[in-house]
Amino acid sequence: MGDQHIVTIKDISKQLKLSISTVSRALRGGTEIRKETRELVQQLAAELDYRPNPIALSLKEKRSKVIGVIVPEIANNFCSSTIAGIEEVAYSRGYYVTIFQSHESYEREVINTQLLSARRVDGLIISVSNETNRYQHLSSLIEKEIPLVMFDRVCSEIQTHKVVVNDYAAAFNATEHLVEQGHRDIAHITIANFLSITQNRKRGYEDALKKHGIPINKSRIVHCNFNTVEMDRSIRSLFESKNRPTAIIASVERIAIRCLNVLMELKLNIPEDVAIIGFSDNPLNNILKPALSCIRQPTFEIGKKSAELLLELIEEKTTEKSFQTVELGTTMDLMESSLYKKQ
Amino acid sequence: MGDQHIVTIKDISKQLKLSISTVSRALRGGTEIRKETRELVQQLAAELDYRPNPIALSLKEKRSKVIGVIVPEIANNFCSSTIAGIEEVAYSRGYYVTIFQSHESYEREVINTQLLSARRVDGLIISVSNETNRYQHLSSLIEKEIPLVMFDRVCSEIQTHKVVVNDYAAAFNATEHLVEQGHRDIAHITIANFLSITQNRKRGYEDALKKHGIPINKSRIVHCNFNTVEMDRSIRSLFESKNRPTAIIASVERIAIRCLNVLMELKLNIPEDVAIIGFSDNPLNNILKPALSCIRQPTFEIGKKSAELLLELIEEKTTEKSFQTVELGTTMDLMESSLYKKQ
DNA sequence: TTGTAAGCGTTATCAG
DNA sequence: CTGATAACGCTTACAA
Repeated sequence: MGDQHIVTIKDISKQLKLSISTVSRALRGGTEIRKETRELVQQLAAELDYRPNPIALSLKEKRSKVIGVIVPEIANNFCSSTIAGIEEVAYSRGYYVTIFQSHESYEREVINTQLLSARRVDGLIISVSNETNRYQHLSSLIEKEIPLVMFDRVCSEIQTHKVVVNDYAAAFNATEHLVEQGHRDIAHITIANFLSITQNRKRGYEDALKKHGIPINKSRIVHCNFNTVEMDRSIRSLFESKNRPTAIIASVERIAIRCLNVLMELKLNIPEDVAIIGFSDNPLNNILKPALSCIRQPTFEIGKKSAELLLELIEEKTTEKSFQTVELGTTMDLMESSLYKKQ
Repeated sequence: MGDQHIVTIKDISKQLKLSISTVSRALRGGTEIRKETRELVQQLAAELDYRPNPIALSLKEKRSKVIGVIVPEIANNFCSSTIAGIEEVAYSRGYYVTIFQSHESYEREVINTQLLSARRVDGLIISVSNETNRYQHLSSLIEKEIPLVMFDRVCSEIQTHKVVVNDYAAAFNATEHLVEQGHRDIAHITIANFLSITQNRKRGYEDALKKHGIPINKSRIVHCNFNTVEMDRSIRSLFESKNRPTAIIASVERIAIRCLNVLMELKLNIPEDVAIIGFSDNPLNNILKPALSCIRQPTFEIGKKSAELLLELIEEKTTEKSFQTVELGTTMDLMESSLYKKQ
């Protein structure tokens, strides 16, 4: 009752006047122990609520049962949902998850990888900061034989498992869907062009138009920055004239919401005048009205898949390494009311 | 170069033909070592990129430098922002954060606490599941001398530091603000009455009205469930008649957003016809228009404060325990356009 | 079937 | 100033 002291194998061995190793075997070992002894030990262990000290085990077995996760920001729907997926898999396999944030700083990311390897994590799952363009901190982990899985923000410089979203297909499908609804003049409002997600989504948009023989109108592709006021201005200028698009593919959540608002200010009806499909990580956007059709990133799945691949690397030391890049598909939450059929 | 092997003190001692203990002292110890020896050791250590093995340290010092966090769901703005705050403080003080989710299950929460104590975490920060109404799993941690801090969802049964939000004051201030804008008929739309946040917020709302001599009209206090359709119906019935409130205090984010939408459907202008202030954890709600004035939970601060209190418990074994309950204030993101002044 | 001893990496105590 | 040695909790040859 209220032991103050955490029970160890030693305590058990003393009480039972057995050697430490016998107790250990009784608890863990296979056959080489008398049944009665085993039962005796196990009973007392249960009584005393004995739990093996994982730290001692780690020291001995040179593994920690901890996997590290480095993300830019935890407080971000995409990241936190991904972590939920990681946690799910890790938990079910007896691993623990330790979180680090890079705060979009390369430097901090490097420090984090060092801390992690010092901590002897069994593996690392990372989505790199947007500053990161060198990867020596990651290759040095691999040299130390710490397995690595990259997700979302990946790079070609590192050979390892990668989990990404098929942004191209997402934009392609969304665009095609609008085309099938009868839309011919679809705008694509997006962010800085140098980002790979921007490029992939744009290609998807363009290829869908091409497939359906719709010419690409460069003036319908708008790149904005993240400042709300300027974003609004860009969107507004596209929709002020009579000759305006009838639909939008919004490349990021914030743009999608600004579109909703600007269009309402312009007294345009959604979706009768303009239909919108936007990439969005925010579950709440489903309950917006005028309705926003959302392209959902499979965040939870990304986490799960990343964790599964990592545990494979950690536990199956067997196969010669053949790394894969898994592309996960998005889903569309189509709000009927946001996708008015043209004609 | 690509060492394959993680350097230990032993490696250094061999290379330098010194004893292990000398090396240890050189690295850590104070004066009792020759300057040259120390420098020699430290130089080689740096060269080899030696990092003390934290697992060995933990085993020796019976502490892990890990703090556990149990939350209902990571993928939830409130929780993830809080964790960000915890991580911030922990990181700066050399601690690591390991995350567990209870998924709102009492059983899983209990298992998590057991795992944590088996893991020898140095402390725990927890927001209990909504199923939890017994607290033996927490008191048993305290018995094992694992310090504990509770946040947001706390209980009176456990004696420890607690960090909560002053929901009462938040609702009071928001309501008073509306009154000062000239509103006399303010609705309070909220959720199930048995929840403590519901009660606190309602009291705040009511007391603000009382203070200003406005009678409380029970029919203006609406409890809804979480089903969107029913929520809409409740809201709608409140605003359909001519004799409708001129303002709303929305007790949770989802309600606030549904209010926006229902009011728009009813062709009511926001804020000219109805002003809205809603509790909201979602930063994106700031960019909604019609504008939503938001009551922001100090999530990041909650995390930071919790971590600070926990580290105090962990590190300052000095003072006789005197536990405090810290009440943090909310902030209001007042959107001018959502708070039309009456008359 | 059981016990002894070494080892995982580190620090602390105690001799030299 | 430096080097053995024990100890942290546990597993696992190897001996008995």
